[in-house]
Amino acid sequence: WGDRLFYASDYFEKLYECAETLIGAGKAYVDSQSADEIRERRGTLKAPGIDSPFRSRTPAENLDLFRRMRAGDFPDGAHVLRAKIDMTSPNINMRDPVLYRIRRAHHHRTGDAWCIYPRYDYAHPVSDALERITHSICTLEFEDHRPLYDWLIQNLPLPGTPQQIEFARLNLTYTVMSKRKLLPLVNEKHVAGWDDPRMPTICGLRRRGYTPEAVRRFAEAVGVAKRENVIDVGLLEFYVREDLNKRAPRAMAVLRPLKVVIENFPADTTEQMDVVNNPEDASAGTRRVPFSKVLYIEHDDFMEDPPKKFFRLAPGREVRLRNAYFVTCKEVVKDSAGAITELRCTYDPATRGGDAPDGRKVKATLHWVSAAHAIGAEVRLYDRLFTVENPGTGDADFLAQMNPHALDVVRDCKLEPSLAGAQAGARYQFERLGYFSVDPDSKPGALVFNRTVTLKDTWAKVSASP
RNA sequence: UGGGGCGUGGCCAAGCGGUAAGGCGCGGGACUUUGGAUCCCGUAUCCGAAGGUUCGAAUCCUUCCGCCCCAACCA
Repeated sequence: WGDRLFYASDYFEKLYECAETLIGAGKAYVDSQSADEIRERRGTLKAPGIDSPFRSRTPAENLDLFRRMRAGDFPDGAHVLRAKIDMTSPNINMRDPVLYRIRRAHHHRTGDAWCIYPRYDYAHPVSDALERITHSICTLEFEDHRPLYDWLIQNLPLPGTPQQIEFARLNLTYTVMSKRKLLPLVNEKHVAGWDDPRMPTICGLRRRGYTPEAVRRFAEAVGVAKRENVIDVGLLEFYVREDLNKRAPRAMAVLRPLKVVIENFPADTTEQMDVVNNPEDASAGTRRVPFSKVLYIEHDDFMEDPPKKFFRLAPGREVRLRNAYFVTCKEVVKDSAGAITELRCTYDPATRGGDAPDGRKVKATLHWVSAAHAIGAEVRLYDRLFTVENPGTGDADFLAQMNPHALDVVRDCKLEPSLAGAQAGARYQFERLGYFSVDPDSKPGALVFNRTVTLKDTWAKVSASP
């Protein structure tokens, strides 16, 4: 906070001094047992621990040993500094917890200045006190550590008396939030970095276009409590949409182009249509969009034989081209294979801007792009990475953990690796990288599935041919 | 089964002795130049369960049930 970053390593010297203070007061001692021996004598969840044979060393002896630990007189693991509390405590964290260990590791900020390093449980309360923190917020799994936190605060001459307060961490459905688990993705180059748009990190969200305001609103809505929770990722998406809807400028785009020729529109003319940039925000202004005889509309916006609830373009039907004119489909042109290649339509000049003077209505409004003015672009669609852990033993359990939402979002997507051979406990990564093109001259994309991939389709397919 | 926590609608979450806020989701309707958005209306006779105290309990007491965390020289 403030104007700088804070590091526990800023307090290494102070932390060391406090350790000597504890030793002097007979509240810490150097233990020379091996890690295995320490573990064995710590006892179990139900059985109390046993005192270390080195527990009764004198303060003078401990001080000498500890100073030599710092001086580098001993190899890694030879000794450890422990708080002298109570080996029979029902709280295992109070059974003489280790405070310092010898470890010749290069530190990213202090280099090789130290060969002994404090443990989290020791550095935490002391650092908080030194920074005059009043309330130290952490997650639920540290509740058991609070007695140790308080013990250190009480037994050390520190400038503050911070208080640790725990609350539940934020979990999102179908999303791995643990940085420890995300780390391999970065290290093994499965993603470009922590800020890869597919990462559930703040910097990753930022690259996906999530705004700070949206994330904050989401956090406020979620609240702070001690109850374990799994927030529906849909809630996050709601706040992102809510925010973006107010500020995002609109644009028309066509992913899978279908050529439309306006028969009664002059071939040598281009009209400039005035278009509002954001209907939710008048201050966003307007822009000019070229309209001409040959256009492209979304392939899915036309159906030769439309079902009952399909209101978009169909033979003989009139529809509105957004911000332009009403058009009516007069003819469907197909290639030798029977695939629709072009639509011949007529427009009503009186409906310029999108309203009919005679008051007639249309049931649909379509996006469109002037073929001669279309800008080619490659759109890379990302979706969050997610893994399935402990799928359980049955299909239902496995499916329940999947993100049907995520799979529904992207159509015509490449899904890999396949679910074949999915096993309990294993982790699977689904990459949905669809490459779509709005360039009329290129193919509509390198797509594996030319249809909506649904969860059930996928699973059924895998089950049928593992 | 030692210790520490938590149990309010599908997901979150207020409430902490006076008779169940709110958001997401979902259902229905209105409106609409994105089948978007927006706007209305609806969605827990009940607060893990069972007893008890009380005029009155989700809120207090008792017992029980369920879930999470802890035995790194990790954080």
